[in-house]
Amino acid sequence: MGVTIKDVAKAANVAPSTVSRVLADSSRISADTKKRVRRAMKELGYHPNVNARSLANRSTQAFGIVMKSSADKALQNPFFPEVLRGISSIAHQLDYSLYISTGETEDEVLESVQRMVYGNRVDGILLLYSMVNDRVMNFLFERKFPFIVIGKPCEHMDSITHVDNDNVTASKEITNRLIDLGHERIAFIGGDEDLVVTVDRKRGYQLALQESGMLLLEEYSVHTEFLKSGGREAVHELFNLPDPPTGLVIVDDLMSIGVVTMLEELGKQVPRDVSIVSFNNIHMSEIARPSLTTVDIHIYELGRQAAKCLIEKMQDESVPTKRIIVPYNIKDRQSTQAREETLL
Amino acid sequence: MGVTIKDVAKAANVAPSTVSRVLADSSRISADTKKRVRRAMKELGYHPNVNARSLANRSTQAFGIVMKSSADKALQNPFFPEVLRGISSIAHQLDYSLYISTGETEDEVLESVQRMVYGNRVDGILLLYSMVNDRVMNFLFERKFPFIVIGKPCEHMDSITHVDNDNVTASKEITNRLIDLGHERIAFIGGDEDLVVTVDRKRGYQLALQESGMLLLEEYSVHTEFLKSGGREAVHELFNLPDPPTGLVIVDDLMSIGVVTMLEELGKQVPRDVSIVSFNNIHMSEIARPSLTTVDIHIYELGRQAAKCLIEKMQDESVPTKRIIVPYNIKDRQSTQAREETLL
DNA sequence: ATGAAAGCGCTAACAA
DNA sequence: TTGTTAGCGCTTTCAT
Repeated sequence: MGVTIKDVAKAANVAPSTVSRVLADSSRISADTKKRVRRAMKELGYHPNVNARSLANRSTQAFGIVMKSSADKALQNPFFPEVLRGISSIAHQLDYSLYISTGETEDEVLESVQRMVYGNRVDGILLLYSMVNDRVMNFLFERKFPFIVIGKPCEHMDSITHVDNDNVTASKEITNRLIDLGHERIAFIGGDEDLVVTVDRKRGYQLALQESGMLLLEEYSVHTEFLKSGGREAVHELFNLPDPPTGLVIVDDLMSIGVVTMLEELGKQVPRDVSIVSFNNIHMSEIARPSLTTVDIHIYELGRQAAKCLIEKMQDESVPTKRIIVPYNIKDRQSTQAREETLL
Repeated sequence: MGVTIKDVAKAANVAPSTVSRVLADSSRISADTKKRVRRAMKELGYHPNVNARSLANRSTQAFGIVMKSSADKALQNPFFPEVLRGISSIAHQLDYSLYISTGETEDEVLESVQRMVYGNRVDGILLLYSMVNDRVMNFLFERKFPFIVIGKPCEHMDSITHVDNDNVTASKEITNRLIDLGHERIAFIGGDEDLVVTVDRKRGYQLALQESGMLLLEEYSVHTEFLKSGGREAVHELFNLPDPPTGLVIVDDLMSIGVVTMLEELGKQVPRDVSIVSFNNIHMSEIARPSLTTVDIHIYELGRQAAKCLIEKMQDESVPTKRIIVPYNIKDRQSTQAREETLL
């Protein structure tokens, strides 16, 4: 079907190996021959066959992208497309291709990753999440397959290159926004407790409270995948406490938007009755009402950095383990207001 | 590095071709041999090399997924992850892998697609959008490369298999919701006019108005990629008209949420002052305030159907062109109310 | 600076 | 039912 290297060789009156060298832009081919060969390639409409090349090379120019199993609706979160944009900006520039994991359940995702690895489909893998005891990560780690984590690996942190934000500090800082505004009853709403990002953000929240001499109330920490049915009840419970919170630290903008709605059902307004801060600065958080005070974690940049690290690692296994912390910054918007005002 | 078919052959005391046949589960291998070979594969930890297989086979078990250039923020739209879920549910089940296009600009996306095609990386391609004069589509069409469109191709409709909703009818029906509620000044807010989906939905809107004997006002049709800066102005203009609309048909839930916010800036409430209907039924539309009356187009199903068609086509080029219409249904929620109430 | 030839791991005639 | 052999298209020594 296709034009092969041989056809080009014939047309340019050289050996196939020469054509191959021209392809690689080898320095030991005369400029003249290169020109001739290149012209032949153009004329015949030649395009190298990636599979053949991978086979001879044992290197695909591709890497795999693994997201959490799509069963949980986390995927609905714009985090994913945005990080993908970052990744592909680098991938495209360096002529790498992207493979993407499939699978609804954890098992299926693992299978899918194994196919990538064993089948030699990719030279490296990007993990778009980090959770405790993750089988995909363990698998990759044990096989010593090149991979990078976006987020903080909970094990072998020093031997797994990863790209992350300083979530603890960010969370502390944004919690302090609430404290500075005079809030004294501040609750935390997180998602899946197995996700390291949840753990870190909760930690920052706790640190902030402690440093201000505030108590950590057990019942002020709620974990719920709010997109599922349980979320609504959890929020209702929280606000049925004798001393309901006036400030909320929520791990994700999307969750915040949901919570705002739930609060309204309870007759509470944001920020009048409750102030909310959250994370990610998804586009929506600017558009929502009220617009959300949130931590911009620079998702796009997380993707770019991770892709860079991975490519580096794929090209040279011996590159040392890295830990890249992408800076965050806080967007002050309208979901927060001083507690004093509330009391007036 | 890896265990090859030869190693397995040696271990099982058969010829490599036998192993290959076992891999394909050929019917002309004795159950006994199969068992022996399979055991050897297990013991040695054998996994086939996909590249070698593709090369010998001229068939990768993969297909490419092309989205609009990520430059426009359309990607932030949950449509993408959701359709991807649908696609991968089928892909995984049938052991197909997914390749994903990269590129910020239209040029880059085309390049990326050409790499997929020419490089033999994929056996078929799924186009996740449809726009007029799309170079990617033209390229695929001219090369007679197997591909499926999600949406309605604007050219060669009868020779390109596609999966779509009946957007015209859906739009007509949802516009009628507004008309039935007594609204008489109904405007349309669409996105990129090059997208066929925008065109269809606008058409349905127009039909509904006409059939009710209402006038089509030029100034009642706004096209704006609201995520960009111009959106706000466009909406403001619309409501600064001498006779501002009381009903809005908006092509996308995400846009609706933005518009709700903008209206609020103008001192208008939804649905009290303005009723809104839109499309897609993204998860957010249930959570937003007000929750959105919208057309559920079954994004997940669009993905599944498209993936099925593509695989069918990849396996048998001669399968006839198809046109699959995924049914929609309308979710009545709180962004609409009767015009009469407004007048009280 | 270029060519010849072996081989990457697998499949698919063709034989047996 | 199984083995032999010749590629798939490219890269890469090793010669020249």
